[in-house]
Amino acid sequence: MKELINIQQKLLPDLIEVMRKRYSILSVVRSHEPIGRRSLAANLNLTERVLRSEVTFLRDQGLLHIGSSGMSLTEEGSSTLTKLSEMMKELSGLRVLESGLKDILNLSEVIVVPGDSDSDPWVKTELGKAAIQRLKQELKGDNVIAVTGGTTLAAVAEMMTPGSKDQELLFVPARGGLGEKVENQANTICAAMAQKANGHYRLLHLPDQLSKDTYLSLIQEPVIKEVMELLHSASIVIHGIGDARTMAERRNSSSELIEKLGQERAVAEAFGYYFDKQGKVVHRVRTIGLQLEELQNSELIMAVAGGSSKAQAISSFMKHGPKGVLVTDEGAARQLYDELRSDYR
Amino acid sequence: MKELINIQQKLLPDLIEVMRKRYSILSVVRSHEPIGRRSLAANLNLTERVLRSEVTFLRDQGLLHIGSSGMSLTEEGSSTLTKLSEMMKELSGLRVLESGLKDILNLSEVIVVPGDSDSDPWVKTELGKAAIQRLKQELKGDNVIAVTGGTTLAAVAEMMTPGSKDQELLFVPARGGLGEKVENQANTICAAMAQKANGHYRLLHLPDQLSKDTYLSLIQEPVIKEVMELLHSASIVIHGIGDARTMAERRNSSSELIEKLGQERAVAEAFGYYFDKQGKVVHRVRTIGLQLEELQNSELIMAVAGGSSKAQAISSFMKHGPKGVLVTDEGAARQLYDELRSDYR
DNA sequence: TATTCGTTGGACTTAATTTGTCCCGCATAG
DNA sequence: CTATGCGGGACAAATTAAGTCCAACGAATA
Repeated sequence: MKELINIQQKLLPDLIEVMRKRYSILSVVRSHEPIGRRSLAANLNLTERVLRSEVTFLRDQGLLHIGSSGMSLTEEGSSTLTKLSEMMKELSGLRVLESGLKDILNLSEVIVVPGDSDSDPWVKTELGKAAIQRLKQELKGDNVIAVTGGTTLAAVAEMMTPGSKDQELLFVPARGGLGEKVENQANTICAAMAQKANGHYRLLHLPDQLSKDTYLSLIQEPVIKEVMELLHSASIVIHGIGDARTMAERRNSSSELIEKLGQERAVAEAFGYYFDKQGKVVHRVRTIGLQLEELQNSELIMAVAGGSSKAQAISSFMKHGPKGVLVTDEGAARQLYDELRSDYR
Repeated sequence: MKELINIQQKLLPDLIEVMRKRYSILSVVRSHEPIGRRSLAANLNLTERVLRSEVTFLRDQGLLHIGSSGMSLTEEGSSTLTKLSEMMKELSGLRVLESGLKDILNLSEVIVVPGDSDSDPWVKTELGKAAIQRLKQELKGDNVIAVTGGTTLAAVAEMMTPGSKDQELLFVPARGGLGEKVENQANTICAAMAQKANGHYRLLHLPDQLSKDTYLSLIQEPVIKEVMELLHSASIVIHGIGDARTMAERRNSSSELIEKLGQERAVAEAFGYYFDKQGKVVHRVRTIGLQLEELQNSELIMAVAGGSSKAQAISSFMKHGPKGVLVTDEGAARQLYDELRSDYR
């Protein structure tokens, strides 16, 4: 099939381009329906007018329905999209990337979604969707799920959907306050995810910066203790991976810390830990919650991170990180693959 | 591969069209090389200018070489052509059928949808969709549309969608009661179609079997007369074509009639008329409405019928039927084509 | 119920692309 | 040699796509 497409591309060089565009429209519509023209256009980095033409076209093809409160996929559009997404995976070689990275990074599974969240913001929702989909495979009966913060995890929460009724989901923030903006805090995401999933949640209400003394007395508090115990019993952990500099800045870290991270050449961040290129921990934010070493107890550890700019961070974290599931996007995956393939061979 | 083609057809029919064009250019070049621009254009029914653009494109792609004595395929062009030919067969199979049948049956247009409604019932909805799509091309301003009954027409009605707001659609049943079940009656379908289209409709409420006297007095009735006038002003007629035996039975016809139809070797039915293999009318159900001869007044006469079992009926009706548009499916079309091709040559 | 918000779809302008037309110079065959 | 058919240049005309603005509509909300 790949060959067929290649040949087609000789006669129609922009075939894939157009296919991609229409694919992404359908796919964003699916995850946001009903959605209006303007927000859709913004989401896709298309001008409103060209989106409009495309949308009219797709409507004429009977793939999407366009009503007074926005657009949604038709039955046919939905099934087309499903088939198409497999095809896109196939023909952009994502399977190869997935299994290649799985071997190189020595993970139990790698999932790659098409696109690059750096250039196309909507890819993050795809990332979220894929993560949720994978997560749901794991859910059986009752589960405690630990989540971290970050914009990517926010996208994951966004895409969460209720599961079957006979399962109880309990969401817990993996670590206490790390200085993020409220919408990116583990607490917030935890609550959002629980709400979308029709599940329950516990929060860790903590001040951001702690002295050692308060820290020690705080972890004696029953409210905190209870959450900590839940946390240690979590069967599933979902976390993001950040770029060290970006994270430090986003958290309004002190200039000393930023300088320290620079000196130590920190490139990655996860769970409030900072890592250098070799995956060595160079700094840890002192806060309550799951510690890196405790991760191994979980049944499923899922890292979600995309965008080519995050390739290095992912690579760093995975050097010594837990051997779980990585959900990423094409942009990050290709970058990673290209960088690591040579070392690996 | 068929999958890929189907999806591409849905997602980018315009591009596929272009591909077909380029493919045909290459293939004509191959069989005539070296060939000049003008004769090539004539050969392909393209204007010289558009051919010229295409040719320049193909040269830039390195698929054909263009020398002072004409054009010829490059190595690559030749191999591309070969690889693509299989795909094209798949792709253009229906087009060949369409234009072939158009010529053989001497119609103004033939539309063939993939599948066979005999084996796959859902193909009927495709048939309906195609009919509607074609219909909409014709709609400009106000229209009176006459429709007949039958299961196929029911499927057409099912797929009807509202058009733009500034057009008024008025649906009228083409003929009075023919003895069908209510859901297949022209009246019902007419109303259903109008509803789905946000249009208006008039009905012909008539008893099924009429004596000549009541018939004559009925057509004097103002209510009836009004509808009849509308009917005669109808710019569009959409009708089905049935198998004679099936129709007769479905209408609970008297055993004498069934026997008569058998003796006369009736094979087709449309508008309440029965036709033999040569397309001669062998019986007409006496009821009010559009008569066969009056059809020619309409701007668009669209026959919708599919399923390989209907091939003979279609062929019969089209022998002397109006020269309009035929919407059918692959099953019926292939059957028809195979049967008629030999006679035609 | 009135109002606001976000939605589509129409209308118009402007830009870009495609197509039509004409013609020139060149190679080649007769 | 000339006549024919070739590609390609040039430019106007027509068509199509895109940018922009706004009216009408409907659903949610106060």
